[in-house]
Amino acid sequence: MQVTLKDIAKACGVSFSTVSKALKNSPEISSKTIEMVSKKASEMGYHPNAAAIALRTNRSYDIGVIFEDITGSGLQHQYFAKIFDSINETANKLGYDITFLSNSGKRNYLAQAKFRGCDGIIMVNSFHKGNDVKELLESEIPICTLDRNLKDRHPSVMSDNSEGFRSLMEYIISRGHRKIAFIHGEQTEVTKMRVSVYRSIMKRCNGAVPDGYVLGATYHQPEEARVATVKLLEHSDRPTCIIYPDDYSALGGMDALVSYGVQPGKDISLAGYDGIFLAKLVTPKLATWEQNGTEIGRQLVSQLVNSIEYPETYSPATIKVSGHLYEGESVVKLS
Amino acid sequence: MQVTLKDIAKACGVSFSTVSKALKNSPEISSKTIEMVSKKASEMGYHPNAAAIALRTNRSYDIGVIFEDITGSGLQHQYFAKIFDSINETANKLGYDITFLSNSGKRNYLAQAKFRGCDGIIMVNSFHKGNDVKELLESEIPICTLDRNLKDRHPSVMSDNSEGFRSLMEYIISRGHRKIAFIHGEQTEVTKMRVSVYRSIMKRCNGAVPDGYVLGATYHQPEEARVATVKLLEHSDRPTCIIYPDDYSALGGMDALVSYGVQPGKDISLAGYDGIFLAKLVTPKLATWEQNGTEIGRQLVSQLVNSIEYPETYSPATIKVSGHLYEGESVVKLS
DNA sequence: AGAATTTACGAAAACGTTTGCGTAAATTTC
DNA sequence: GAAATTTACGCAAACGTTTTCGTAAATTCT
Repeated sequence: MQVTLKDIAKACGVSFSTVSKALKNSPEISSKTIEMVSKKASEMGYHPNAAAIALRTNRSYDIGVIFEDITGSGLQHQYFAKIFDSINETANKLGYDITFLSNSGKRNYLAQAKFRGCDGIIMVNSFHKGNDVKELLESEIPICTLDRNLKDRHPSVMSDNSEGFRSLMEYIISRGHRKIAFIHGEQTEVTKMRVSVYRSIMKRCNGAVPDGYVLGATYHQPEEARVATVKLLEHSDRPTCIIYPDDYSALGGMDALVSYGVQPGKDISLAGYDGIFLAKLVTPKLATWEQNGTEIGRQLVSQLVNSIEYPETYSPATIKVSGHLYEGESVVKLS
Repeated sequence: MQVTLKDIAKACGVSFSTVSKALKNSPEISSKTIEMVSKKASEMGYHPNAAAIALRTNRSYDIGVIFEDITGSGLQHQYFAKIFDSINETANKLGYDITFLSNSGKRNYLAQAKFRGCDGIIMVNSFHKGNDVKELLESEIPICTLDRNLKDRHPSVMSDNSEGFRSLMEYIISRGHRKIAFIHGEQTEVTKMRVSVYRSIMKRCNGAVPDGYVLGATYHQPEEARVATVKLLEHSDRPTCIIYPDDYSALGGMDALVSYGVQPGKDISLAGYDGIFLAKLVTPKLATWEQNGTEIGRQLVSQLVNSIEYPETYSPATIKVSGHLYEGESVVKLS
C-alpha cells in the first residue's frame, strides 16, 4: 500500500539504507545513485512516513498551538484568526504543521503535546494561571508566547500594547478631546497596562480622571460594551469620547449609541482596538489601533523554530511587533 | 526522558507487553495486575507515543482539514472560523486531532496527508477543480466534504443553500418587495443554484428579471459589493431591495449606500447571507440567513469518523444542515 | 488424581525510518 | 606496484508500540 524505502531499494537494486541516504543527498552516496534513486522514488510515488521519522528522530515537525479561549469566541475573533493564518502559513513554509492543543478532551495541554510529540508550542492569548498552563511552562518543551513575557525561560512576542494605546489616546487628545472614558476588558497584564497608561495621560491632560469614566467589561463581548456605553451616556458629565477594549466591543457600543439617539462620529466619538476588517466598513469608520497580526504570527513561529532548531545557541528573545493607527472617522475634531 | 512501556514494566516487574495490554484493560490480564500497572503508569507520568502507535497500527488519529482559500481570507471569515472551531472541538471529543493541509508548501494536499498519515480529510469550501483536489478525491483516504456532493464515493454535509436562499427571498417578498436585485458570488455550485432560485421566484412574482438586476461579485469582498451596489443605485429602475452574496459583502454594500446618501433600512432594503456575528451589531440589523456552523462542523467530523471507523458497514451519507432566518431590520415593509 | 481446559503472562516480530560502523573496491600517494 | 587513503555502499540496531503465538501455572472437570 504505502511505498517504503524498501520498495525503492528493491526497484533500484541497492540497500534501503542507501536509499534513505540518497534521498537526503548524503555525501556518502554517489551522485549517480542519488539521481537514480530520486527518480525512482518520485516515479513510485514515495512519501516519507512522518510517524516513523518522529519515532526514530524524536522530531515531529509538529507545533502545538494554544488559543486560550476565555470568551468562547476562539478563532471567531478576526484578530486571532489572522494570527492563526499567519502562524500556519509560516510554519508550513518552515516545514512544520500545527496541531491545536485543547484541554477539553481527556488530555490536558501538556499530555496532548507529549502524546503528539510536539517539537514546540505557541501560546496565544493565554493569560490565565491554570495548572495546565503552569505545567506546560515548566516542562522542557520549547514555547513561544504572545503578550506574556517569560524572559530568560522562553522567547516571546509582544504586540506594542503600550505604544499602541498611547498613540490612540494621543490622537484622540490631538482632536481636542479631554473628557475621554475608557471601557476596559477583564484584568490581564495588557489591561492593567492600558489602564495605567490611560490614567497617566488623563492626569497630564485633564488633571484627573472623573469618577465613573473607567468601566470594566469583557473583551469581544459587545453586549457588555453596550451596557457600559449606556452608563457613560447617563453620566452627569458625559464624555466626548469613549475608548473600547476592542473593535467588536466598539461596534456594540456604536449600536448602543445609535439606539440611544446619539450619533457616533458626530455627537460623540469613539475608538476601538485591534483593527479588524470591519472597522473600515462601518459608518463612521472606526478609529482603531491596527495590530499587525500577520507579523505577530510570523514572529511567533520563527522565534519558536529558532529555539527548537538551535537549542544550544539560541537565547530567548522578546520581539516587539508594532501596529499603526487607523484614524477612521469616528473621532470628531473638537474646536 | 520519555517514560515508556519498558520503564513501567521494569518498575512493576512484568514484561512490557503485559503493560501494554494492561493499559488497555485487556481481558488477558488479571485485574490485580491491571490496577498495579495503571497506578504505576500515572505515577510515573506515562504518555503513549503517538508516533509509535501510528507506525504500528497505521492509525494516526489525525484528521486533515482543507480550507480552500480562494479569497485569501481563510479563517478570517467568521462563518468558516465557526465551522472550524466546531470541527476541532468535535474531533477532540472523539479522540482526534486536526492538521491543516495546505498546498502552498513543497507538498500538495495529498502528499501532506500521506506524510502525516491522516486517517481522513475534511474539505471545506473547496469548490475548485485543481489537480491536487482531484488527486485527493480519487485516493483511498476517507473524505467528507462541505457543500460538494460526491454521492456514492464519500459522505458530505450540505448546508441548506436552496431552502435558505428561498426563505430569505420569500421573506423579502412578504415585505412587499418585487424589485429585488441580486449580487452573487463567483460561479460555484452554490452560486448557480442561488441564481436559479432567484430567477424562478422573480419570474413567479414579478413576471421577469429586469436587465441589470443580477450582478457578479466575489464572496467576502466588500469592495466588489460596493461597486455593484453603486451600479444598482444608478439603475434606471432602481431596485427596492438588494441581496448580497454574503454578510461581509452586504456590509460593504451598506457602506456604499450610506456614502451615496441612501439610507439602508429606510430608503432601500438589503439582505446578506451566513449570519455572521456582526449582522446583529450594525444599524440597521442586517437581514440574513444564519447558517448553523456549529452543527455543520459537528456533522463533518462525525460523518468522517464513522466512515473511518466502520469502513465495511458505512455507506456514504449526505447530511443536510438547516439554518434559519434572521430578520433584522434591513428589509423595509413596503405598503 | 489425572486429564482437559482456562488464565495470565512473556517472547518476538513488525511498522518505516535514521545512523553509526564495517568493509570491499576504487583511487591516490610515494 | 605496494601501501595508504578515500569512496560508496551495506548491515544492523534502535525508536515505542501492538499483537500473535507459545506456554507454564492454575483451575475445572470427570
